[in-house]
Amino acid sequence: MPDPVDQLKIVLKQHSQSLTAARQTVFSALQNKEPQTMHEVVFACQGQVNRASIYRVISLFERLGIVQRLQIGWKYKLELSGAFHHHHHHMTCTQCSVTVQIPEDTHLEQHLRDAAASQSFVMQGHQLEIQGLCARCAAAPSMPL
Amino acid sequence: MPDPVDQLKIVLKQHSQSLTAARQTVFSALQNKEPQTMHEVVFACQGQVNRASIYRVISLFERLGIVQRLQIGWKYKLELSGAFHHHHHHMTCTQCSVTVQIPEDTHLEQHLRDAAASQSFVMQGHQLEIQGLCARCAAAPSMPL
DNA sequence: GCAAAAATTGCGACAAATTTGCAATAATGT
DNA sequence: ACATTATTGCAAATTTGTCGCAATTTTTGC
Repeated sequence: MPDPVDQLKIVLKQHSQSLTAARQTVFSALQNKEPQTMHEVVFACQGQVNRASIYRVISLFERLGIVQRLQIGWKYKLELSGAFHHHHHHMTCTQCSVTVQIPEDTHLEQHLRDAAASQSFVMQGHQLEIQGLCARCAAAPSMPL
Repeated sequence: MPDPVDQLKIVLKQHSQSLTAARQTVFSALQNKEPQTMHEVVFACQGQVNRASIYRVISLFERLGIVQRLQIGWKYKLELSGAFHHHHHHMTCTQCSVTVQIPEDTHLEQHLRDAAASQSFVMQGHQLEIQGLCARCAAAPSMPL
């Protein structure tokens, strides 16, 4: 059972990048958590990593496929990508912003991979969000705001 | 053949909202166009609607399911959602950022609607982005950064 | 190990994007 | 048309994201 930090180190090494303290801190902040806003990540790294550096680290991680940026509701959020964290899809209520996970679906995955291949793309990852109304809001008579 | 603006009016009325000049202008700016950045929408409404109001209108439209926010590559873009504009999905190359459309797929649509229903959600829209490598970049020897 | 070279980080200043308070306008119901 | 309520414009405040550069840390070649 591989230590995630070792995995991170390997991926970085593959791209001639080193595992620095800042990178490890940001990585830890993202580990085993629900997707977080940039603000939350900054907060989690408070006092340990400077804001500008966090942006730089996240940007690097994105280019290396270590983190993914997800549009969830109104703001984007960040999460570790497939190799580090089993990612799932989300459904967001357009009214109250409540978010639930969509059950995993291997058919869908294969389906998307085929669609990508039909355009000569090699799929690395994907992002799916369903927008709609949760049961509560669908039942509510009108819109409060 | 319904006038899209009439449709807009109906949706607004359903939520006890009125069709104001600002809302119609923003709606028109989004009609029959590729997804646009907020900046592009602001530009299109220049002199007609104040920037702060555009944000407020877009926010309302999102809550009403009239527009959707799409993450395309690094930035988000806005487009009218399903009822107003037949939307398609995108695939973005993580290396060179080239974007292509994914062929429409009715199966997928129904599939997602079912998934939403399984969590007692009423689907209003969805967003799918596939990240990967285009043929050109997949063939390229290494990553510059 | 150690010193030089290269890459990364912190910091403060910027620039861009988004939100908010409030007075002025426009829309709605009677 | 009038009073009431919602929407808009404007300017200021906040929040987000970037940049240049000096200080540190990491890597490389002895």
